Amino acid sequence: MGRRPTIRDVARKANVSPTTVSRVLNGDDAHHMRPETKQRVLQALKELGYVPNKAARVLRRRSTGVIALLLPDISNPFFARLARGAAMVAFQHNASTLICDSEHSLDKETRYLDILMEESVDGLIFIPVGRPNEEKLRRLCQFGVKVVLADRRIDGWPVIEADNFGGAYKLTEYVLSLGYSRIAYIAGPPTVSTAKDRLDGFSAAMKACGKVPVEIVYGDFTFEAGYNLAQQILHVHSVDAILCGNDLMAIGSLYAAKELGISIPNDLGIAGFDQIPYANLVHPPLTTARVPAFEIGQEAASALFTSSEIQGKKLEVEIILGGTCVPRR
Amino acid sequence: MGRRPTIRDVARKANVSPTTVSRVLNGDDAHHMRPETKQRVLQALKELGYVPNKAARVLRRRSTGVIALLLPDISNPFFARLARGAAMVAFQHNASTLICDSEHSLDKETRYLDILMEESVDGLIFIPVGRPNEEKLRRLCQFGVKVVLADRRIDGWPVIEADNFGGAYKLTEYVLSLGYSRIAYIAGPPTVSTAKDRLDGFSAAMKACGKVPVEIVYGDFTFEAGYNLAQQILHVHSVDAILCGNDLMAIGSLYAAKELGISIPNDLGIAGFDQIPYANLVHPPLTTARVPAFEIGQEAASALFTSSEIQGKKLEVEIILGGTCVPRR
DNA sequence: GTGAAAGCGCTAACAC
DNA sequence: GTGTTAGCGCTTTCAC
Repeated sequence: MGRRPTIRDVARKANVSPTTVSRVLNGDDAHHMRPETKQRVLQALKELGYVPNKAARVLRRRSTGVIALLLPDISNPFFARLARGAAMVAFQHNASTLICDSEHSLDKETRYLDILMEESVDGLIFIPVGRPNEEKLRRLCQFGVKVVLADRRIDGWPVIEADNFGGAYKLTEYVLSLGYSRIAYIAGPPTVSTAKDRLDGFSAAMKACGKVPVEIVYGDFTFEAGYNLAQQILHVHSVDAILCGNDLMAIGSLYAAKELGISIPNDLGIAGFDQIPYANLVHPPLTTARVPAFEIGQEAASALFTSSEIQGKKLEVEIILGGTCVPRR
Repeated sequence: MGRRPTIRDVARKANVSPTTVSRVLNGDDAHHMRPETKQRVLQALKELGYVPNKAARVLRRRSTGVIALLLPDISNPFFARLARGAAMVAFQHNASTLICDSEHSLDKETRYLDILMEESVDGLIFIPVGRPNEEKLRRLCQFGVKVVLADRRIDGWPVIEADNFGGAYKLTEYVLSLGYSRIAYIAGPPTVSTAKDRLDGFSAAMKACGKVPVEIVYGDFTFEAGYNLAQQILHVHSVDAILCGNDLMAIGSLYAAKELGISIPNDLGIAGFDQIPYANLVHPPLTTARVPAFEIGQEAASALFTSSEIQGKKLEVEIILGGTCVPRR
């Protein structure tokens, strides 16, 4: 079992100093060196089958060329799209993307923050599960890891997010303009900024039209929550529309309504939020709002690679006119 | 932006030497040190919020605690199960598993071999796409990376695989025992040992019974290949059974036969290989052979963590009696 | 029981 | 244009 050739072995073979080899390796053209020297080095490199040692390089350079993306669930298509946007931009900057799936667990998330510190990642795009361990996050920052939140806001941290308030406001206005008026809202978890902003946008639009919601309930963004909560609402109240904090809950509501023999969109309007791929596979296609996941990922990664202070950003949300809300009568 | 605390900072704070801190960090109990000293170090560690620097540690220890699994397609459930088996064993040995997806591309595979060299992984479980770059593989070995192949054999390398020959032999025997006799075989790519072994097992069993295959054709392990090749066979020959190199092609054959109005299993017997999850969702459930993917992954990883020379292994294949082959008349 | 010192392989400041 | 030197943060002899 041989020893792996180092930069010094190459240097010896090519009759140059390790520095020169390093310069060839890194395309350090500032010192334009004699072409012949370069040739000798390249030759030695090839003959020895030299491969750089990452650990040594990282230790010395104090930069890994790796950014991390810490998120709650990579199997969620929304986060997966966000990840692809981030990875694309990272790649353009010759960086790798390390995807860490906290699996909706605050505990795993916190452990990952430590691991990322050990790994000395250069930057972090963070989609927190709930209220994160801000101390660890602050330490990361303090030691030179650039941090930007994505999709979900935490006070005091820069975030790239969608304009959830504005989107929900517009969507609510649209639904009201169709003639629906006795409206219930199924919101997401109040601890998640995304859910809160959408609810606030809804409430503001209702108020602006002089309407009062029939009821506001809270679910956990799952299909089941939407299904159960819609059932309850439909049993107790007489509503003509249910707006939901996301598509999964909207689809749950759709199924609940259908089971009760309620005709969509004539007897009941339904709207979601997110435009997940499944949204236009249900019947009728869901009225919803497109949240630009890919673009959020891109913007977040770009932020990590700018030298200036990171500042947050709100990306526009586009209303998608589906079939679950139509002009009344 | 502060400097990240090092082991020396901790040492200073605790009034000990870096060595002592390192010993605490690594639970180096051989030097049973004064409990009070240990306490002081632990205290300093906590107060400074020390986190070890991976790059420095790796450089010094010359071991990363990472094993790689280089495979053609992680979205293939067979490889995914194999990966979980490998990761489980790695975890038990305090190692991480780096999954590299060559996406059936020899080029990507070769580039990964370089990357794994740079990363200085401790071991490699390798499922080659076709005929791999053996030179790079040999270099990896030469520089201390343990290498074991899994599922697919390459001459001269240790491999953990299923007994594909034996499995195919038994399966063929079984089909013959049911009374089928005019049999065609749709084999996998001849370059892949798995496909070759299954074909050889089939041929040997046929010969032992004094039968000659009606036809042998080659596909690429996809549903479409099975579908198209079965169509051709059924148009040209009068066969009473089609055996396939894997389940996907068997399911393709099943669809082709159904389309031609052929009744399965009465007019035509069909058998696959692999027992993919989909195999008993088709109707009738597929007669096939279970290949122990998870166990292959476990065995391969275990091999990397034994100090002795790695030796190959053949794991038994179990015949699954489905409904696509039944006793004739 | 604890510490001093060397060195893993690389790059960057500086010298010539 | 090229080389010398120092040092990144850690572990591991070896000495006491």
